Amino acid sequence: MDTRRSTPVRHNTIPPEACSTDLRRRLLRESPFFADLTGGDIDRVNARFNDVGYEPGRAIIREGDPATRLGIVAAGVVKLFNYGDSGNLVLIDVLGPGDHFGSIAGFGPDTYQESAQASDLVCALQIDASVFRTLLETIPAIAVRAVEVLSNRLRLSHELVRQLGAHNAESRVAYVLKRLATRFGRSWEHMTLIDVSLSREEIAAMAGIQTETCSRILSAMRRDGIVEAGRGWVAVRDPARLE
Amino acid sequence: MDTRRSTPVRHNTIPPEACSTDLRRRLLRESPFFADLTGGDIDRVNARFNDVGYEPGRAIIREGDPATRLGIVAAGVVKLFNYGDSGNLVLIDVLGPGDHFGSIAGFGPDTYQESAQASDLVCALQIDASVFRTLLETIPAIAVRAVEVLSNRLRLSHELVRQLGAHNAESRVAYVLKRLATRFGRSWEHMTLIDVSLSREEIAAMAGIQTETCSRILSAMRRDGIVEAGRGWVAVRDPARLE
DNA sequence: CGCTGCCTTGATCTTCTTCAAAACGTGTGG
DNA sequence: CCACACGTTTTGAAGAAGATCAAGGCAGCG
Repeated sequence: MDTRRSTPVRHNTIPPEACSTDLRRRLLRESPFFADLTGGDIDRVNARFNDVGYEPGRAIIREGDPATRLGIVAAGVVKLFNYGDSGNLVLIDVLGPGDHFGSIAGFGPDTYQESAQASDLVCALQIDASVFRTLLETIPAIAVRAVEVLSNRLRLSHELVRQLGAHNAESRVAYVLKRLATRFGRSWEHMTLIDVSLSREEIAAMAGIQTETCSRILSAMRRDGIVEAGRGWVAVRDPARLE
Repeated sequence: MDTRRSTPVRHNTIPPEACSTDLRRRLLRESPFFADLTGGDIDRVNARFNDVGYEPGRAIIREGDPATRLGIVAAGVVKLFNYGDSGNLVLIDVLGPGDHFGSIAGFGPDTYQESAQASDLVCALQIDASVFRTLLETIPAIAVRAVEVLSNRLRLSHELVRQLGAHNAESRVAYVLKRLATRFGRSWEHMTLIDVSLSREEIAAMAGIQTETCSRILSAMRRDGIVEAGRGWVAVRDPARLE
């Protein structure tokens, strides 16, 4: 019964071929930041962005680099992370299409506080932070949307803080899985497959625990029929029992 | 040498008598949200706010209540908290003048995710979330400022996540103290007194640890001359050695 | 002056980390 | 296509860190 899947079933999202041409326009219009804009404004904004493709594993921004750009994920998955005092990985967040990273508007510290790495093949739209700030100031609709995006992100972050405070490795892993399933879930064989390649180490780094502990917990959940998991992937079988 | 102060030296901030009249105008102008506004706009904004005073211990918003208002701390200290699965306290943040709480703009979930309680005598300016949203949309400068405020808060929240992930009770307490000292520090007897009344339980709840563990750690820090502490208060003597 | 609640300290126990080794998947090159 | 080698995952056992239980001390207050 415990047929551990031998192959991580998960489509390595491949943006057809980067995100060039006017596909960008559509992406921008769908991005939370610019959803309210009229056609003309979209064009104005579009002109200010450039798109960059990254192969899996490539660093997009690096902790400590001067914080000069704002990026928006157009396609693929980006991991936001850094390293704790003792060199241990901390995975702060996993980003999908529409999510932003980097410096919002030239506010705050002048260097990035975290690194961003492409997990998939990623296409990211990027803009100079000061240029974005000018856009904010000249097109009010963008600023209003930015407020919405940020307050949502802040709420999620508070939720994460709350959960990390409720110490207990198992419930933290459960929370991480629930969150990932909501954000990146794809229906697959009567389960919700988390459609992102995540190692045990990375899941552990999101829950603030150790790799081995994470592995043990996932094994137990698999035994109990709550999840299905293999090398680099997890699927949620019984969301209700994730507490 | 270990003369543990018998009286928590800390001035219980008392707003002269609430925050009425046009003192409000000044407060609004100093608040991060409205710093850029012209006189006329300040008046427009001012008219939409009302001020409410709270005695120490009073609940300002309660987790689960319909999220209809945005509040800004004008004077005093507000604690943002809720309770984990097992009924344990989680102190998400401590707010001072200029900080906001509640619903930013009618976005997000329709109930508050956390409770807010007055620690001091508090004066809070409050506005209906939908009214605030209208202000955002009609006065672009507010939206731009809101973006700045939110991105700062988000950055701080990410920093907290990072710190909670870097597991080790002592360094987490150190981080909490450093953060509080920066935000609420007042120079006192060659030390930095954290000018907020915080019990051991509350400090523990910010670091995600247990009350007793927190007490032990603070005792050790006191032994090492890093901090001075008493009932309900902590002062940092040697910030450098807080790692 | 004694009550109440916060803080401290000790002892024990649970949980998670750490160290170690084996099993398994995956991609590689023959 | 198969076998090998590498990195990930799993599992075990020992150890440490922190939680929990319990009791005593101290401050503030009626």
